[in-house]
Amino acid sequence: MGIAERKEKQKLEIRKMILDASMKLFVEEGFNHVSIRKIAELIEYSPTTVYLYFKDKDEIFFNLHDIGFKMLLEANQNLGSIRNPLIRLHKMGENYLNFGMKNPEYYNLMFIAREPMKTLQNCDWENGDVALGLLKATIQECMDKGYLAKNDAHLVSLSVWSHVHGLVALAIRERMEKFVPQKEMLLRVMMESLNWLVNSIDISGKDRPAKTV
Amino acid sequence: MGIAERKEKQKLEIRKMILDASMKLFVEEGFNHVSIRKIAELIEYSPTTVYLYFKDKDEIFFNLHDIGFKMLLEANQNLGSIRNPLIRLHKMGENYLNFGMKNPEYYNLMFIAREPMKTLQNCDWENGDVALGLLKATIQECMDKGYLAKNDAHLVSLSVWSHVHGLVALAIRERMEKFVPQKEMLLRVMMESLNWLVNSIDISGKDRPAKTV
DNA sequence: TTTGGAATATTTACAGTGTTAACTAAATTT
DNA sequence: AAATTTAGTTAACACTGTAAATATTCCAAA
Repeated sequence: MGIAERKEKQKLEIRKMILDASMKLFVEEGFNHVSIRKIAELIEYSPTTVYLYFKDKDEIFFNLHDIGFKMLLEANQNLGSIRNPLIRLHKMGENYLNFGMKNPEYYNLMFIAREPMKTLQNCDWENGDVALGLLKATIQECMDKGYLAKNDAHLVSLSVWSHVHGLVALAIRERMEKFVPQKEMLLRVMMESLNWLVNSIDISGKDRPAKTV
Repeated sequence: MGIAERKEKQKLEIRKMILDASMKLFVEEGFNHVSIRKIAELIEYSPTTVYLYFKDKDEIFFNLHDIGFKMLLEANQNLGSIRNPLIRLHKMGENYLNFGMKNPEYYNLMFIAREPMKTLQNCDWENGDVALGLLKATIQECMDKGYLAKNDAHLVSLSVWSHVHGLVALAIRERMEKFVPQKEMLLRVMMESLNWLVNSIDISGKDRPAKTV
């Protein structure tokens, strides 16, 4: 069945063309300026052809958001060598902040925009799970080894995630300008905030564990 | 010049009509479904009349976002009686989480959407400042009275804010569904996360202060 | 009271959006 | 060679924000 295979390949190729074009538009011009017509122009097809490969615009965004997650996971490849789980947690946070500030449009799609979630509905958010699973495992390890006060790892993961997400979300939506007027300082301040959090929850250097909540 | 006064009043009245109509639309149908034409229809004027009272759509959103801040400040009226600054901080966080979950569309406008910030540009974000000033003052008081480790109050404010913002932002953009499947549990889990944070940073019950960062 | 000009509002229009239905041309199967 | 499936296009619908030109209303001075 060489011919059916080739067709399949061609189909995937056009799908990829569409995603590449969308990505180019949305990284260069931002989320709001990506339109089906512009995508079509870039790939030199008619606008309606796009609908032969994707159900609607949201489905395109969903696929891009997925690519974003792969990028984030890749950025976390530098964690394997870190033995101390608290330092690893810290580094994970740094990776997260770096990723968000370097790829605000991807970050938007992954964690802020409503659009990709419509396509997702009750299905998987698979890559989201992987990323957050990694966080949870690290935090569990921190608790097991006495770096963090024993607590519900689920809750603490959510908390740490919320913290770094809050930093990135406020920063890229320009809500920190009053707090941090100079843009070139932003990332540094965010790193300091992460630092503050990790130091606040670290109980390894203290005489007695923090009271359990 | 009673007549000029009356004119001024009429002008403000129509402005208010526009804002009321926008608010109605955007609370009932959500941010994305507010259009100039629908606003115009509601107030029974032609679409372009709106532009005589507001520069553009963003300016309308800016005004609504401002109303949101007033609501949030009002929700914080219950803080005055709380003497203990750490408990006050905790309550502020609870108010914040409650506000966000009860008024997701306002919250969006105040802290997530890009639109109102365009109108703002380098100007004030006055009400934003007031709200955050309140947070900073409380945190400073916590440090002065030994509830929190002495540190840059600015940084800690930003951190606490980021934490609660992260919770609300993830929740209303449906990124917590994997972590907290049941919607009716959401607010409770968020409250627990806040609780975890406050307990983690509280040093008042410990023998020695946490190491300074 | 009439007239002129300012303020207010509307009509029309432009350039764009996502998406659907109807149609055509090419490729594949029968 | 004829029939059928597939791939792609054109035209159209129902929207969007907004600007320019036009019409209407209102008020003050002549």
